[in-house]
Amino acid sequence: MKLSTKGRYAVTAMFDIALHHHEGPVSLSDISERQGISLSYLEQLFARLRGQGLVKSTRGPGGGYSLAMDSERIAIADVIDAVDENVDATRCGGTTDCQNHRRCLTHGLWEDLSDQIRGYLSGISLAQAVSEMHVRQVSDRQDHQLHHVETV
Amino acid sequence: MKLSTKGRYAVTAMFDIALHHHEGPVSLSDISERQGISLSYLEQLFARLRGQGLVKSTRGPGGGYSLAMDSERIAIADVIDAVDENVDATRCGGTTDCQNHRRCLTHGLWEDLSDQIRGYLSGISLAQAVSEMHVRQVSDRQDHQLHHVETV
DNA sequence: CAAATAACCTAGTAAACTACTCAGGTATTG
DNA sequence: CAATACCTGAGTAGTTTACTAGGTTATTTG
Repeated sequence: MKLSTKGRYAVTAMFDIALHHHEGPVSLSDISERQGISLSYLEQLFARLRGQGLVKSTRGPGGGYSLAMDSERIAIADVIDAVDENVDATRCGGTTDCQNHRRCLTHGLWEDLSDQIRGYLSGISLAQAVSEMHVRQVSDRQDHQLHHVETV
Repeated sequence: MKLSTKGRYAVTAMFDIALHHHEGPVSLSDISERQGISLSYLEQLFARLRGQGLVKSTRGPGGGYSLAMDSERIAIADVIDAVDENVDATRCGGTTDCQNHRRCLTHGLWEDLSDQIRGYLSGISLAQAVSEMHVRQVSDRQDHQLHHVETV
């Protein structure tokens, strides 16, 4: 599991689709405008997201991308894994005979770490993340209103 | 929090020191040979680790690096943070007015995520990781012996 | 004291990755 | 048929990664 900005772009885009899902397919140009990500970069990311079966596409006018399954069934980990090719952080190519004819030092440690983080991100669905954001937005708005009242 | 191979190199090196701590300071050339990491790259990494006060150096023959504090008090997160400059994954420079005059979509989500992972890695000390590895090695050896008996 | 050791420092570099532009396709709708 | 929007590939500036090369400085040992 690799954590970088690239994965964040993908999550942001999937987030955007989840938010506008009810209006039908979401075009990449809409996402590009709303999220400030270049269209071509989005196209690259969505080629992978589609390849992993996370989104499905509809061509032609009014077309765009929609979630391939319910947003409850898409985990943040799936999205990140789809766009970030795994870096082989172990550098052993899957073998256990990687360093001086023995398991390299951090092989197990790093695997455990990766597993743990993937586990955490697998437990969070797009749906959960979206609803969490709504809660945050409401409390932000309330904070803002409160502040407004105080200053008046 | 960024997760990449660079942080893994740093953790591996710190691991090596923790394992050879009792023999006095550990030289970078020893780590280089044992872990298969280039000497100069280690020098770059240790400049940062020293700057963060995680290791202390002794010059001259028989010198090297030793842990600046007890291995129980050094968290994996500290090591990774020392070498991986934070990527500002939010791309907002700390402001909350990052995208179209509102908090960008995944700002909060990504912060939560980062916090959670940092929290996990802060809870694992070098000492814990080392002892975990020892357990793993013993069970590996037992597996190997068992296999040997079976095949004989 | 001299030589060996090892930290410390600076510069450069091939390869990979990031985020992007450009320039075309192809499928679908009105 | 024309507009839309997916799809594909090439190219690219900037950054990061992991490394090589070539020093200097501090310390120990013969």
